[in-house]
Amino acid sequence: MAKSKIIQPVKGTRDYYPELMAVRKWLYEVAALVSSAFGYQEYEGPLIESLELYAAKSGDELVKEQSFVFEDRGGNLITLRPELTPTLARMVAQQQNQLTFPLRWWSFGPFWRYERPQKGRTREFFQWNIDLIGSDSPTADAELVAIVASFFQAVGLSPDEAQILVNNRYLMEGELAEIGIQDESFKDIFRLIDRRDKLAPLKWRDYAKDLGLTLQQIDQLEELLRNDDLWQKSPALQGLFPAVESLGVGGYVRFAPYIIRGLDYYTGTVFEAQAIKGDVRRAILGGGRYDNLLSDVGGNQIPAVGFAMGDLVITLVLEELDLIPTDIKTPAASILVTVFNEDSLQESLTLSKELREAGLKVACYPQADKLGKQLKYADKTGVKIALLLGPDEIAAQKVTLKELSSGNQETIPRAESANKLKRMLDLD
RNA sequence: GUGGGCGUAGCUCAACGGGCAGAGCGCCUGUCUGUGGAACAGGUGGUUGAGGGUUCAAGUCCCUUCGCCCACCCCA
Repeated sequence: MAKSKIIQPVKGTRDYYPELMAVRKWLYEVAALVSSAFGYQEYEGPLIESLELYAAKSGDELVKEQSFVFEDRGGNLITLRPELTPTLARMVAQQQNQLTFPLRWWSFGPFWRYERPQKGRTREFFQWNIDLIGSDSPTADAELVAIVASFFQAVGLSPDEAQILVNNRYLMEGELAEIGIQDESFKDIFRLIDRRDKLAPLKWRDYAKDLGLTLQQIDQLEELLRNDDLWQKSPALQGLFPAVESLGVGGYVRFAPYIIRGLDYYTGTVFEAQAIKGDVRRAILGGGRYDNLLSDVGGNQIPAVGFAMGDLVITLVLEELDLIPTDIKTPAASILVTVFNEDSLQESLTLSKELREAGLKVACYPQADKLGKQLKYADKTGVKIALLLGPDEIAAQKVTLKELSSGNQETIPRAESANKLKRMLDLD
């Protein structure tokens, strides 16, 4: 180990060995399935963007400190994308007169954030993004919430294992105004609300005092955050909850006045999904309405709603609940053609080719090792059927099929082997 | 950015208050020259993350450094 000079991977990255790649691919496939079931189209943007795109809205200190930024040869500041929404806003704004709204788009790709790695957080990660652009209806919000719920159903998360918590920023702004908080303080107070779960109650009150709230206001604020019926004062939420019920996923969804989300660009309804079983405390995903972002990047004002789900936290949650299927591992070839000796090597290659042409997944052992070693290899790599092609078989235009699981084998005419193999594999 | 834990064979980990670096699994070979899983026998395998220091003697103690993990901070 010490003598070898293996270059270390970049901090915070992960190597996707086949086992891990299988999980990522599975998440992608479930996301794709759910997205397309709701009529969404897949798209992708560049992995690098100019820094300005994010400086516009995401909160600039964070962008500068937590993004990978580098200078290109022309002196421009380039950013490895830390999120997709600004890219989406740009792409839509660029073609706003040609696109037919509402748009339903989804994407699944890599993102980078320069953070200190820890459990459930790496510097390079994958994220599912899905957005509905061009509708300001609460029904659109409900649709995104229902998509989250459908995803949970698809991966086997029940309503008592994961919940979608919904709130509305306009509602909260109105309530804050009623207890005498000024508009310019909303941002600070939202941050305060966002930290309610993260600080001890007394510390939280201290923090509130530091922001200039009176004791009475703090009490009123705490009262607000406990009020489960508050949503009835929000037209957007009054529209959302019945729609969610009609979409059949009401069990997953709950009003939560303390859900605010950190992003500056959210406007009305916001939501977040959390695991309620197990030890994972971090949000699984977050989303909401961002009606001003398209105009912020220079387009028309187009209402939009969407969410993003990283691959890390959801994987932790699913692992903890033992919900990751075991049969997703990328299968090795289902068939291995063995090589009897140097003289028969070419014949084995030709047989592999014939079977591939018939649509089978076939690997050919690359050299004439001892047959036992080749079968051992077949066994360890998950091959289902090994093919033996020795002098006897070649002379008789036959081939021996050995099923690894049972050890049974039979010798049949080579011309019939492809069909026979297909039948054997279909039975699995 | 702050605090804590940990780096020993390909993998998982041992090795008392310093005293010849070990085990299991894996891998290779043989028992078994046309047949995998099992068993048995043998074998390969390490500058103990790196660099320096203390000591007759360092995996062990001290300093530096890199990396991983956990928590804090932050979270688009």
